[in-house]
Amino acid sequence: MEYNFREIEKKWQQRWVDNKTYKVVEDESKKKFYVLNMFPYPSGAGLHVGHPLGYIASDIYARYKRLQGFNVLNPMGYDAYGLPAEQYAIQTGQHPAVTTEANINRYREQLDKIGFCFDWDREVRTCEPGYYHWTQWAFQQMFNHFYCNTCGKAMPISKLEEHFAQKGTEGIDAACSEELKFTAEEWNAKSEKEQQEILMNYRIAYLGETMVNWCPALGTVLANDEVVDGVSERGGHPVVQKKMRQWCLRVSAYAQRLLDGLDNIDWTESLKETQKNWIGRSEGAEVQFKVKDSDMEFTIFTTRADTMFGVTFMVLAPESELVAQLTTADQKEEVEAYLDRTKKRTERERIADRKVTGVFSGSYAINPFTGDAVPIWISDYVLAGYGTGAIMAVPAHDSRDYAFAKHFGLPIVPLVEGCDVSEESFDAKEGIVTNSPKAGVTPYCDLSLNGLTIKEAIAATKKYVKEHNLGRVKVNFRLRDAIFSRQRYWGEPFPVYYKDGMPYMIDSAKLPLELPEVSKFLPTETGEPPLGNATKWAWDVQKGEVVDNTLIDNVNVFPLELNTMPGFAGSSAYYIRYMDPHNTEALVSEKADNYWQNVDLYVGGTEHATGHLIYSRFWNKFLHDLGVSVKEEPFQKLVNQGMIQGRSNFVYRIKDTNTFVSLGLKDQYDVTPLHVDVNIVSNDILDVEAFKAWRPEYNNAEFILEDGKYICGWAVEKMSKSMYNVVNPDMIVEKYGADTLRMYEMFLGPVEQSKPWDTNGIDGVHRFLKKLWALFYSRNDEFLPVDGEPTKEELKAIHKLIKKVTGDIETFSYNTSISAFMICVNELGALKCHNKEVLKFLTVLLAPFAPHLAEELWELLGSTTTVCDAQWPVYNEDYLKEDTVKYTISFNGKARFNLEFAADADNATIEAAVLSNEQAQKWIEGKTPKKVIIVPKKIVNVVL
RNA sequence: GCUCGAAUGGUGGAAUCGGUAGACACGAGGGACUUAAAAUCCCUUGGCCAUUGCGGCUGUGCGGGUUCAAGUCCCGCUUCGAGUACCA
Repeated sequence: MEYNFREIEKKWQQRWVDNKTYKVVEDESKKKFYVLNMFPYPSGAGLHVGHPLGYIASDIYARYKRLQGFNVLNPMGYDAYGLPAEQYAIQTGQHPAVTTEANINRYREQLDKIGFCFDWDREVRTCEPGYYHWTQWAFQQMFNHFYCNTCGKAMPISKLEEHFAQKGTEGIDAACSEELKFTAEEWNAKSEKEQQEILMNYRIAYLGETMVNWCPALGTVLANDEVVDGVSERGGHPVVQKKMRQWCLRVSAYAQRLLDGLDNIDWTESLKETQKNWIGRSEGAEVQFKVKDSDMEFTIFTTRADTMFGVTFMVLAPESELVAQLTTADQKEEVEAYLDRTKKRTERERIADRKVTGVFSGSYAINPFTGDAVPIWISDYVLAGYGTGAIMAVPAHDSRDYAFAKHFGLPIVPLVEGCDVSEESFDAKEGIVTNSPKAGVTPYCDLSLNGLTIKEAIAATKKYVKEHNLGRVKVNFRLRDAIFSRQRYWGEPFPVYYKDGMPYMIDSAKLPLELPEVSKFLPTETGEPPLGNATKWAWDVQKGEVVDNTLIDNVNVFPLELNTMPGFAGSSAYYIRYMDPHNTEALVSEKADNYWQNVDLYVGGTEHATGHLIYSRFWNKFLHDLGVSVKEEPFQKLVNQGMIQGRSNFVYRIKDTNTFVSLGLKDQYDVTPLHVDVNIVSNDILDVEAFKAWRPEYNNAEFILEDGKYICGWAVEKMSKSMYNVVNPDMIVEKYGADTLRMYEMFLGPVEQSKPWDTNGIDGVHRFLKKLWALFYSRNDEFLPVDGEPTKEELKAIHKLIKKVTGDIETFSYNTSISAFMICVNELGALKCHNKEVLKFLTVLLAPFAPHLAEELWELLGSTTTVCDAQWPVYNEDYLKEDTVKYTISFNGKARFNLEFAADADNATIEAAVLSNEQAQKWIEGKTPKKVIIVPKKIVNVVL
């Protein structure tokens, strides 16, 4: 009987659905294991072969864990909000919900064909009210909490209000946008609106006036990680900086915890490194500078406190509030012209031509260490959003300051012994400090750093700054707060209404606040976001429901927020929702959360390193502070599957003809390479007839062949329609079956590695499954498995496999597991092994990789249960023991010949045998060996 | 620029603690079966030399080093990939 994968796969997929084989419930008697894939955005293009790579890898692990007796949660869902559906809606008028639904159905159909063990009863979709209820809820909680640095966690905002009413800001150490100081009396005297504005400064979800990445083409703001090279990640549209009032999440409050948490999770070092860089902790000092002839002063941040004596000018960011205050009348015109110019430059232009630009403000600052007056400049190389938006420039030891100083002819004072700053700055933090004044020379400062190393000098200066009240030691983070508003339609609506210009949360009992219908998906004529087109989008506080806009009276009925939440809102806590997806009372029940805890294995791409994986960790930490999530870190182990790149094929057309020449001969002609659809190429050999049929203009194409074949060229490129290199998994499943697809994707190479897709080796994997099938059925339909005791060789072959596969799955080395399978099946074939006991072991081992075939074989072996509920075999070392061991005999490290010894032979016996060996004499040549090194079971090296 | 990672046959890739390369698969070549094809099976397959012997030399991007022994460790480069980009 032939291996009929079509029938087998259809049969078992149906049975799994009918029997709800993969449904999972909390079971205290079993240990849990939570496997998770990054849920997909269901795009219109459907799945290509790259998508399932990670799903297959995690599916294998999930099935393996289940066979080991774990209660495995392996859910799947859809990140359903997103720009493409909305842009499609703008173009066609088709409601995004409709396209999204259609795309989801297509995805599901494709996924079902591959045979995953997902518990579809737990499916979530971020765009469903039952789901975004809890996204909105979490947002409200963030609004109602502030981050208390003293207790190191989020606390209810009401605690802060109480504190303000009693003691003002005294004793408060909280994460905030701006440091405030007031007394209890001052607080109590403020109006409600004023108090609300102050509280906004502390809330974790807050409305803030910030510089944002505004993308005019998309009509919305974008988060930092959504901007790549100064253009939008989606669509590649230009992005400009703009100040806007936006919802923000105070992610920065969690910066230290986000950094510390990395030590306790099992992620790759490179991913941790990426997050560390993104969080960007830097230790330094804030130092106050007085302005000459003024009582103003301002603060700068520096990590190089040791360079205080090399400050020759100061620089402000163009957006800094200090610019207006410090610009003198004389310079006003010039400064304004400069500000105007920089404002017009997009992010992209700034990156493209990094020219040194700047303007003198007219003011001078007094160096608190020397009393010297140094000019204050304005330049866009200083960023408003980092530190204080102002720096002290030390051109000798900072390359950016150096470039600026050279360009504007400002002085450069070196401070490190022996450094040469005539051509470039000396940025290294190594060396001995010089050039600082001798103690007591200036009336300002009795600090001398001469002779100290830079590290010592930094410490000494910081100490001095602190003791003399010139500033303070400060830790800065690069991580910014996340901008949480989007001017889009297709996203979660904010559960927020506005009263007297201040936002208020709608009653949480009334959630979810459902996304309203709109007449069109574009911004309104007045430039409001698309929700401005909704006619029923007002909140009646009395009734607790959405009412018509016409009823707005700002007494009981108020306008609702017109922004929606960004893409990462819905994906930040979905892993928690899977634990208890149908709960209408809470995000997750305490019981479910306590049982499932957090994700044990998370599989997904690296592209989310600085987006989703930061936001999720932040979100989870916040929920942890609230007592909702028991674990501080959401994803214990993370595996990054590599990207599957496209492997494009080329044909070579001789210029100005319709003749195509094969790869090997193309150099003899003047040719143009053209992309050809990879689906009509097999092992780089072009299907000539299919090519002719592919395009009308090729109908009468002619070919110059080599060895009767047309060989195509190839290149690795991104998998995309325009390169004609998209391979659809359905086609592979149709031709070879899901089990072959699964095994082949894993056989291609390590899961973490990016690799081009090519089907060149798929026949080998398919052949393996056929050989395996041949252990069960002969060619003339005889059923081969027999009862009885396995032989020693059979046991050895299968136990070798058990050992190898068990070890490999744990380390995700699926490709070598599959090699081991091939070896084992070859061995069993050679042994003519049809022993049922051996075949049962083989079937269970196969179950994670090729579940359909394994089920079929399991049934053939007479089992009535599903193979999913079998037990993972344990290998027995006794069967693997060898009687004799082959040693490689080397002389001075060069391998010469092999000798066999009894497995338990001792070193002295081996040494004596080697030295008296006839062949060995030839290499020893009468010399006396200095020593003999014996590596157990491997090598004997004789050193002469 | 900085940070991290990688480089092994014609191809994808193996090689756990340093243990004497190239597992497994593809492709290629040869052969068996067959009227023929498909399917299946067997042999060869890093390079060079020798092949009626055994075999020898060389070989993991390049140049050094440590070691009895280096794809693996150390130093210095080259190339490619990923992340990040004026973060003071």
